[in-house]
Amino acid sequence: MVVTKRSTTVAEQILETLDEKGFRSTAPRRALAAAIAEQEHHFTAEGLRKQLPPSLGRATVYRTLKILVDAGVVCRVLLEDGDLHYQLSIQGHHHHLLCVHCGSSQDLIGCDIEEVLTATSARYGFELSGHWLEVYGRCSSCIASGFFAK
Amino acid sequence: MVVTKRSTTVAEQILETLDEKGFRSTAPRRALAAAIAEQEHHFTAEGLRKQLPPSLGRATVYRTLKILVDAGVVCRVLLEDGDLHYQLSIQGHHHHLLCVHCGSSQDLIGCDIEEVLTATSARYGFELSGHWLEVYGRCSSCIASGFFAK
DNA sequence: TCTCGATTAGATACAATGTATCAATTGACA
DNA sequence: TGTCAATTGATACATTGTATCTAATCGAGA
Repeated sequence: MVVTKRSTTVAEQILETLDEKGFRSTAPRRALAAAIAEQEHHFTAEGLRKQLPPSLGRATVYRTLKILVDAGVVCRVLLEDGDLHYQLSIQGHHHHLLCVHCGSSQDLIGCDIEEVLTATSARYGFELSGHWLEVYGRCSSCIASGFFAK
Repeated sequence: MVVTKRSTTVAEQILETLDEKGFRSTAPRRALAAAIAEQEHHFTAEGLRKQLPPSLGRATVYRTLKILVDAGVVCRVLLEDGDLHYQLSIQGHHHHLLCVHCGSSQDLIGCDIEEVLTATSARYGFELSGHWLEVYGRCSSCIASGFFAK
């Protein structure tokens, strides 16, 4: 195991990214960064807001989330029913393995569907520029604890 | 080319499916089925409504769309920006090739990503039960007409 | 084809999620 | 520490959808 010297917390990383993009570090943004860093699962704007002091305005939550999504710090997750939630996303392009039972989400890095898609798209005369993929199922913990889907 | 005897229109097929599911054939539903059959691209509930007489209530449009989605006649499409649109969907599970230029959508049938996903998920101890995939890019017509992305 | 009850429609209110506007405040740099 | 653009919170508004309720309508059977 490689021990890195970096001791920055996730919340600090979020603020650092904002700083790099030219956004100020403000009290509301620090509170939001800390709250987001604490989320275990994907979350909604309103859910996040409920975990923050009511003095933090609704618009600020939505505004900041938008900035964070644009900055790539947070990504959106599409739930099976079409609901869009948010989730911390330190890496770049990746997909999610969403557990339909416990709601947890694992990042699927190094997905090898890109080549398959490129080839398939080409058969349709289609030139691929991007894709959105969400995978639903049961995570290892839920399998272990004996939950069976449907 | 095989010439089938079936002369039912798409609109009739929609109504037939509704009938099979125990829903009545009513004037508003016939109007909606005809309108949906005419859509060239994916559409929104409000967009559809604008193409129908104003006497057809807003709630009816949303209610009927919901029924049609549940019945599998219409599916939802996730646009690259996170917007959810609707689209005619006669087949079962399939994906969409969405052209980011002209907005057209082709169905990707016989997608072979299922095995790749199953294998990849398994590496994470994850048991796959479903997935949602949208593919974005340029369709053949837009390539031919010389539009270059970004 | 008339009747009758369940289904459906339209109107309306409400809910959820997000954006626009604007005056007041705040942070970062000179 | 003062200045001023960036940011905030309040508020109104926009969009998309659902819930409720009464009136209209469908279609099965008399």
